[in-house]
Amino acid sequence: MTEPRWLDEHEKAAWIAFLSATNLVNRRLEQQLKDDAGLSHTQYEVLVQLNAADGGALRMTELADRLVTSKSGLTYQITQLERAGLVFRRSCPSDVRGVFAEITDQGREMLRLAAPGHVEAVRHALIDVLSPDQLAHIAEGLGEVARRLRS
Amino acid sequence: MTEPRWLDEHEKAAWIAFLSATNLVNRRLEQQLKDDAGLSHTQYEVLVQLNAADGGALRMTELADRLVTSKSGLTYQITQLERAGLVFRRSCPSDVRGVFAEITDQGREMLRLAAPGHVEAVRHALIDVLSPDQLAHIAEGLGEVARRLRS
DNA sequence: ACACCGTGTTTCAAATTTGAACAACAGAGT
DNA sequence: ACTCTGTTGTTCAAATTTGAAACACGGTGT
Repeated sequence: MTEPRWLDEHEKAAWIAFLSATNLVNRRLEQQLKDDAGLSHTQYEVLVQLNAADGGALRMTELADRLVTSKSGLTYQITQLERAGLVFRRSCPSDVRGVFAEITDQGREMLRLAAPGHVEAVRHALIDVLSPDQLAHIAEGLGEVARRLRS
Repeated sequence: MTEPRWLDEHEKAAWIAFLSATNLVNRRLEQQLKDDAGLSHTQYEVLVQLNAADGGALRMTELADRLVTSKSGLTYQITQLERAGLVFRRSCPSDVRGVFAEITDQGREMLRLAAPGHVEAVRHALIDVLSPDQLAHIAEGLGEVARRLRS
């Protein structure tokens, strides 16, 4: 068993910063959305994705992939959003197994109301903290990280 | 009500990369630790913190702050780790209310066994994907993000 | 000594998340 | 048509997470 390649000082600093920042940012945004709009971050992202999607609808699996969540977790959240009238299920014409989640007018309205506060929170927690240069580096680096992990 | 400062193209790209990468990395590491060591990421981080701490022990609140988790959540996880024999509780001499979580020899051994695979996974998911330059930018940027959110 | 406010931890119920098992179907190859 | 293999979405039980409330105590000011 060969000695593992431990993280050097710089790598460890980057890893700790990554861990802390991601946890703190997520926690902050979760709280902001819950307080201001009564939505979880996952639910908010569902609405964002559906709102931006063609026809305001996406297949369950496609949506789960985009949100990086489990399929069963999405089933639960869509049920919650359906109860709240922000989303509804519609079966897929071309595939009997398939289910579309589609955003309702009320869902779009909820997004309109929640978005400004959320964007402000994202700015305050992350975007406005970084210089344009730092932001570009992070976009490129983390973009590559995400790309590779989707294989 | 003034128009919110929406994210421009670059900012949005950075935000999406951040969201995707953090979710994917967390999910990957969670899975690796569970498969290889039977630990959740939170549990692993508890062991890391205690192992590095002076005397192998930390107060509950201090530990919760470092892990960026709720105090009740930590109570639960420490109980789990205690059952597994990796950690034990010890009351604080100077403050009757206080509780120390202390790592056991078995806990240190578990860490020794789990660390190599975990480091390898961290490298594969994040560190080795980035150039030293990108890593430095991310460490600095996200370090600042974390620092600000701890206030 | 005493009242008061703040801190440290746990308990509790409710919400969420997960993977495995399941049921129903699609699609390719024969 | 038919068998196989892989997908799709849901259900289920178990594990985890959360905030609010409860509890017990510390520390300060009077």
